[in-house]
Amino acid sequence: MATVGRMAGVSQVTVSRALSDPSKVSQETLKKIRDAIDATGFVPNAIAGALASQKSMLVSVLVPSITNITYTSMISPFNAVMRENGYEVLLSETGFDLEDEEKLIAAHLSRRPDAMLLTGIRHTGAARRALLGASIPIVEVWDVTETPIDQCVGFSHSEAGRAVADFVIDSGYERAGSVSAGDERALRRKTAFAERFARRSGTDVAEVNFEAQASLANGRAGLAELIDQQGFKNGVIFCSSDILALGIMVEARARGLSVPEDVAVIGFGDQDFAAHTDPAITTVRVDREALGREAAKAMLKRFSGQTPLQPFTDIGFEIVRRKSC
Amino acid sequence: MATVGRMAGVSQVTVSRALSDPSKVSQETLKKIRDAIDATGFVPNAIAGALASQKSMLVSVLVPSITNITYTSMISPFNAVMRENGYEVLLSETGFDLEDEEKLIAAHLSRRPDAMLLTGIRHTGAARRALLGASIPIVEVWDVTETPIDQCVGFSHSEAGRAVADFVIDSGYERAGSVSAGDERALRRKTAFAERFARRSGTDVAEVNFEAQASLANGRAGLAELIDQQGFKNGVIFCSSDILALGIMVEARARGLSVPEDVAVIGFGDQDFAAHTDPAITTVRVDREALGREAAKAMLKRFSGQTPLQPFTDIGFEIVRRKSC
DNA sequence: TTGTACGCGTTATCAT
DNA sequence: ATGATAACGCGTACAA
Repeated sequence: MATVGRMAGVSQVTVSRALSDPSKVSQETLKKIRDAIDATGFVPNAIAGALASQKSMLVSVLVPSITNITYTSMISPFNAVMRENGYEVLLSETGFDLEDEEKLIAAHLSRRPDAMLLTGIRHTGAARRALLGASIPIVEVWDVTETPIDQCVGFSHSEAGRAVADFVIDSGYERAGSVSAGDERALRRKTAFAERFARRSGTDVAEVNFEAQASLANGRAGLAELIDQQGFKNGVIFCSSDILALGIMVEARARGLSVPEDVAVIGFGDQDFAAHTDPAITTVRVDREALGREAAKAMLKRFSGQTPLQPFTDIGFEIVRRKSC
Repeated sequence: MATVGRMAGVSQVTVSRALSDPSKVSQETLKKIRDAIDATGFVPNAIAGALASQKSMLVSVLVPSITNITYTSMISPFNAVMRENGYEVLLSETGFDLEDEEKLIAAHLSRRPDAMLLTGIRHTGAARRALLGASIPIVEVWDVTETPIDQCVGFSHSEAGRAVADFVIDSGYERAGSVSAGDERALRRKTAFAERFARRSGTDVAEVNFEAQASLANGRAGLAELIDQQGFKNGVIFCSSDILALGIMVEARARGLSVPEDVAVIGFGDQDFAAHTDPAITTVRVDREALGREAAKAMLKRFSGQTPLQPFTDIGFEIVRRKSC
């Protein structure tokens, strides 16, 4: 800036002002400064700016996995809104591991983000303390609790599971199975589903759970295990993800079973293919884009000094009836 | 650090040393410092560190889309390798727009990343100049050229297209179509495929191109258009993505057509579902994880002062024959 | 509208 | 093994 200023015949501060608030600088000097910037190829140093202003204009985001559309489809609109407001996003993946999350939180906090977005409401004690100590806005997403660290926006996974149980029972199904994969939240949906279904129908739910992330292959393997090992038939299967549901449909067809007549399926997530498979997949829709935008809004409001009436935002979910169940 | 030092009875500098190179500090003072850090909850300020050392330990990554597995599956291992080496990743999406990429490059450069990863080899002139001016390692991925800005690691999309043409002709197909979606690279594959196929078979390739990103719905619509508008039948369809191929298989089945007998399909990407559909999808595999790791290695080598013999790394591709073609 | 002086929290250099 | 001091490049008073 000093160099640019020298070329333009002004001081360093004036250059700084020209960049941060052009209205505070006269038209002529502004032009001289712009010319000098073009001539030198000057690129402002945001690091120095952050150190001086104590604002990094950086928000950090931690998700379990960046290859999973469930999370990236929230993050993408979140990013967009934040960028419109001048913030950049530092994104890392925790790999579904709370200890790793703790380390990442420390690493991110070192960079003095102006706020932080976390996936889920479970964190280690040390992580929680570090977060509190940072005294910046924290938004936890993809789950809700009445006692977030700061704010949260998401939905109740248990309620979703119960709603699916009610839905399938009201649809007349008397037997049910479940195929789950991935994270702890999928398990919570499954557990709530199984409890409610068993209570209302008097029949236990046959379960298959995978540690690994959801995949079409896991869906196929899940149906195979349900049928071959657990003698499952003539019922509905609740999957923790649409891709598992698709896998079940593929496996069913390969076995000459028809969906939904022989095996009915209900997925989760309403991914973009769910409406276009044959039969189309009945599923639970969560508006992940809206969730990302809401999270960004919550953060921005905090930046402008506002405190929300409630510390949590429940964006809910919706069961979309299609043809697979 | 000054506060921590006071508690431990040493100066600020010693605290800095204890953190950056503990071997330069005696055992006793090290312990005192660590206790003081625990007591105060001190979190080092990486911004100040970056300003002083002129090293941000940050690398920036620009991809067209973070919701697209094609890119995230490269970025994930890239991240992992970089983090093991102490670097954090600043990730943004360009939305397939070169102008937006240019703006993002400027924004990222402001944060003084130690290196930058770009997707693709096409950039605006201004972007190219800014990149050169930053004089940091630049790695362009997902494509190859003999004249990268700095280094590149990827594969030739044209060659891939031609290889697919040769593959299907050698497999005996006499008619071909293509369904493409998404980015410019997909179009290059398609064009090379069509040229080679037409030249060897004497028959033109029926084409459907979507501006939007690949989806199952687009795959279905693509086959519908090929059949209904262009009278396509009894041939093979080259898709720019496995999800399009799956869409074509779904649409074919819905029309009572069997794959590969009535319509054969070859995808691209070898996504994890491709091997598990029924029939399994014949596709072009690119080792995206290896690509990400290679990109990280290339960057790290540059950090340690090494200059590669070649400015480009061609990681190639492989046609995986399964049942859909 | 513009400039001076100082501080942000580290690392690097040179002493001791 | 430890400390004093000077950058690093900007923003924020405050003054002119």
